[in-house]
Amino acid sequence: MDSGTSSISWRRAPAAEEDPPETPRDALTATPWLRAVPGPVLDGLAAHAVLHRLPAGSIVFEQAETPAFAQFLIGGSVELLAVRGRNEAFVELIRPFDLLLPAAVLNCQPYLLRARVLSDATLLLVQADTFREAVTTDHAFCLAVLSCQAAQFRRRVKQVKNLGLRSAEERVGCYLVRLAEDVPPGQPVRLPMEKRLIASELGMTRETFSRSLNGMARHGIRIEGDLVTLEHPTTARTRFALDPLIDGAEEFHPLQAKGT
Amino acid sequence: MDSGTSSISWRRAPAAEEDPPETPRDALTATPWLRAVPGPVLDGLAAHAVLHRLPAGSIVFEQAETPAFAQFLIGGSVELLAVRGRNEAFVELIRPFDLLLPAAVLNCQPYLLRARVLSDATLLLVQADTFREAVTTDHAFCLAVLSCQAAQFRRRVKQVKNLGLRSAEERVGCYLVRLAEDVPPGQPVRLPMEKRLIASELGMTRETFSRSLNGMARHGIRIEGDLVTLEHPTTARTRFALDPLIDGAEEFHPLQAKGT
DNA sequence: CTGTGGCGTTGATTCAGATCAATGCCCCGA
DNA sequence: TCGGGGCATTGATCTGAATCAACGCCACAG
Repeated sequence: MDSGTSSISWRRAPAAEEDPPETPRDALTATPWLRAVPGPVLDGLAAHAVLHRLPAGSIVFEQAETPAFAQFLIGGSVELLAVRGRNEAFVELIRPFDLLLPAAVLNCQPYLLRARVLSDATLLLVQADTFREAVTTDHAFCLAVLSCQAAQFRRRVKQVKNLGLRSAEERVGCYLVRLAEDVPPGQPVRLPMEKRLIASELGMTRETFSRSLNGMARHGIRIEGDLVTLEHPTTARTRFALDPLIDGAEEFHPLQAKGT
Repeated sequence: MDSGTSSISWRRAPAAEEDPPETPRDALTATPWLRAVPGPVLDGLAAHAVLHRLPAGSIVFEQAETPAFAQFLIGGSVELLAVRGRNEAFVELIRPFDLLLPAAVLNCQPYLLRARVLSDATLLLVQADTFREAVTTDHAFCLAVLSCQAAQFRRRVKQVKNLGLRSAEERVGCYLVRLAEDVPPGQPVRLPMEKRLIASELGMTRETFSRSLNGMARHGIRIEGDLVTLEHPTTARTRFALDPLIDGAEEFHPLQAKGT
């Protein structure tokens, strides 16, 4: 390819530094889906919680461990991996603000997956007992967790549909079309992560992803390094039609507690 | 094969008839994970609910529909399918007592999957509003739904691990070993469903399933029609080692509400 | 500067599992 | 009694994507 000519232009910008560190209480306040939870309850959680910063590559917890904490992801990102013996299979990417496998914590059951930090992460660790206590004690908090869990479930289903119903090339195409959805046509977008990570998220190997990217030219999408341009938007959007039931973002839909 | 010689012996027994029909209130009482929910709350739900019997093959709801009811599966079984255009991909098998995609109902969002009755089903339909009202009103009910949702989530993760980490043959082997877990060695077990359904559940085609069954002889498992015998239990259990993090049943772990 | 190691690309090869096709069996309804 | 339709089996073939391998590029440590 002509990678030599433009090799400088597409270096990735360093990840923007986010808000400075915080106290446990601040972390809870910052979490959107806890907005309806009364302050005192959050205080109670914060009292038995610590903020944890972990560098990329750290293991947050291991498959088969019994949860000691409920973990709120406040910053950075974490990947969940299915492990058997020596090989790992990517399952899901978690971003703020979300809980890491709340189901295991709620049920006092072992984690089914390994969690590893992808980009330097800020986690809020709440004592598992405290967390369960809060869920059983405060209705508003219980509802919040339920919403969070429901959103996670729907995200998983969407992922399954994406993998099971589309070919590798289609997944790549739809991913790119979606990425470029909101930019004016002709304007380039930068891939938001390293390619190997996008490949994982799309359920394929680096190599297959790379090859698919090459093929995109044939469908009106130009790739230069990590810059993506929809050259023929109509062609691209027709060939790779987005389906809201697969590609739609999963919003929180808060349920308001009503007094007994 | 020798299918001719024993063609009579392995006819499937007709499905055992379960308890007779019920009232909506009875259906709720029969649901184990609602045990901790106060009677009056269940009465309230039952007041806006109907029991529905659907024959095999019926569509319970369609992908993209907005839920009008929360659906409790009381009897029979329902399969969830991802649909794109003309082709369907099996996603999950639901058995009693469980909710059909509660996440969609809770969030007032469209179903992501199609639901179709597999074996004649008894469903309890609760008005979606009533259901959400109960969740936001009663803490115990909210907890019950949360447990249910959490269990479903973990079941999905296990399924993903099974599909992503094991080959088709291993999935079949583990399925059979698990099936024969509790019977004395040498004694045959009957497959609990039609083979095509087991194949779906294991994420493969009928043909691949059939071929894998043949191969099982090589690992100490004899197949005759729909009878399965562990001829060399040690061989079989070694070759197809069960992993509790994949093959373990997902139990409910009820959380008890504590007064505010 | 120089080595080392991760990422990305490209090419060749392999392979598990799907697909296509034909046949036999059984059930059920007319 | 016959015929149609679903399920299961078996064989032949195809193919999407993984795997294996080699190379260039860049960042970073010494």
